[in-house]
Amino acid sequence: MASFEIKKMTGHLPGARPRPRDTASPCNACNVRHLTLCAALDDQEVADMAAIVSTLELGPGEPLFDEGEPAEHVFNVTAGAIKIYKLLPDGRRQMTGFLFPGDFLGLANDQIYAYSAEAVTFSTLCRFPRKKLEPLLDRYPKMERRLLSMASHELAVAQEQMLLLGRKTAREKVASFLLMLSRRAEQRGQPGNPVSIPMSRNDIGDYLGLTTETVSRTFTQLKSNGVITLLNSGKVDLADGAALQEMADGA
Amino acid sequence: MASFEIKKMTGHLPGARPRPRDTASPCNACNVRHLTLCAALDDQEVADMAAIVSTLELGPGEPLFDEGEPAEHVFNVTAGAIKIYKLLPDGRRQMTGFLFPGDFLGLANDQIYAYSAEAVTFSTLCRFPRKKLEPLLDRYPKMERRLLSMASHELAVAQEQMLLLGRKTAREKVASFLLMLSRRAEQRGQPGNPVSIPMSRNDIGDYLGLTTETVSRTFTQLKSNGVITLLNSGKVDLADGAALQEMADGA
DNA sequence: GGGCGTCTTTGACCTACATCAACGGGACGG
DNA sequence: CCGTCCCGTTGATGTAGGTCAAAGACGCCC
Repeated sequence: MASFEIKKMTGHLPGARPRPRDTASPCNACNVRHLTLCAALDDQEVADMAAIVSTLELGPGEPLFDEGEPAEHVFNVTAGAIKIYKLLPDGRRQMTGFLFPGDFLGLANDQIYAYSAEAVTFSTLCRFPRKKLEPLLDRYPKMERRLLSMASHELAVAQEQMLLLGRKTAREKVASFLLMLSRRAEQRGQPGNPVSIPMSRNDIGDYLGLTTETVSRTFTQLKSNGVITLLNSGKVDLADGAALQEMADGA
Repeated sequence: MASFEIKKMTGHLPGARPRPRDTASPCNACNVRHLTLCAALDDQEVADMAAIVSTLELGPGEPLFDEGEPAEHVFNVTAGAIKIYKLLPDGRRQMTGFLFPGDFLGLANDQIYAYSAEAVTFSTLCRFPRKKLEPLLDRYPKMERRLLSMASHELAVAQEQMLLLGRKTAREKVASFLLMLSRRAEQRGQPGNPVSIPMSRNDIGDYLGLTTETVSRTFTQLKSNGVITLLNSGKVDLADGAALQEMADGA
């Protein structure tokens, strides 16, 4: 069975730094708004959101919140990459998701975060106090509808991940992972190939239900099959996307 | 790797049988309303729901819908047990959930069911045409709020299941499964101990990411440790709940 | 530029669970 | 009452991926 020592973080900063809300509305400059909770809001609604938002920066490895904390805020990622995960008492860890600009986190139906969240790379987020957001949801059903749509999308993604975790082989898992990163990069307007892999092998393993070593071996296996090429600075070229897709689907 | 042949169903009936909506409102007699989407609706709202609902019966093994079908309806389980699952092309199967009275299914943000659903035991459901339900959600934000709350609860459950699938041992998985069934039985007012296990070992395996044989062996192991007792007609006595809980938590 | 800490890769070995196979028992139909 | 069909259980064996160990590789700081 796996043992997952939680290592000391590199670049761990003392705490999250809220930035003063100096500009009239940071939301007007938000370049991922079309992906977020704030998609399709009119000027008045954006202004209401701007009035309760604050922005946040996190360095690599810096925690955003921990499982079990009172869930006082919800967040939108605006830059960087965030990992969310659950732990077992002995330290085994399961990543339940990687979040990128436009993604939303902090939904918690019982006022307690159900998972921990931590920055992978330098990241920025906007933060909404739950207490102040809820009245806005009441006022603007459009936003609540949007939230429901995002939640049900998350649910579909989670079910796909269960299929991966329960029934796919290491090769199929890694292929699925690479394609997922590629697609999501494209969704936010970045190149899908070569794809940038900001997280460590260990993080990937904890996302796929594998060990660091198996992830590494699988990468080298895909590389020697000519399906991918490992580039510098954590980029991977998906040389044979069709083959990857077949692998990922378990065909 | 696992291979999961999909066996011919026993008791497979030709198709779902909609029952005529003869009574003025089946909802008034609904004994699981407090658990469902329809919780906390007033008389007018319940009447509106009753106007668009039809009820449905399914025999064991009978399908409700398949992954990929247009998602024209949403459902509430009112009796029995439903399994939902996803398949890989070669037949490997991952159950993504078991649904009991009060549970909701059919949310699909892109108009296509993301999973298949099939009865485990004889079951009854109420069915709402999505097209007719959506206007009601607009009219009654309370219902939409309820739906969001149910979805975010589902999401938390899904994340817990990812932890199980990715990081727990067979023993831990089976212990978690037994406790889950027990808790859910209690939630709908049934005895949590002994707990009734309506689904086959094979179904359990596909839920936990294990094979039939491993599930069976793990049951007998727990039995010989005195932690559980297998009773007749698919009931299991949780003799040492505390030990089970420790196992499930991975302590 | 050199030392250090971290991450990745690779190798040798091990084990939890899968696979393959056989048997037993309850439900059901004739 | 007896076959047949599932389903569950148990046993023997195989293997994918985990564990343990060590050697590069890549910053990063002084």
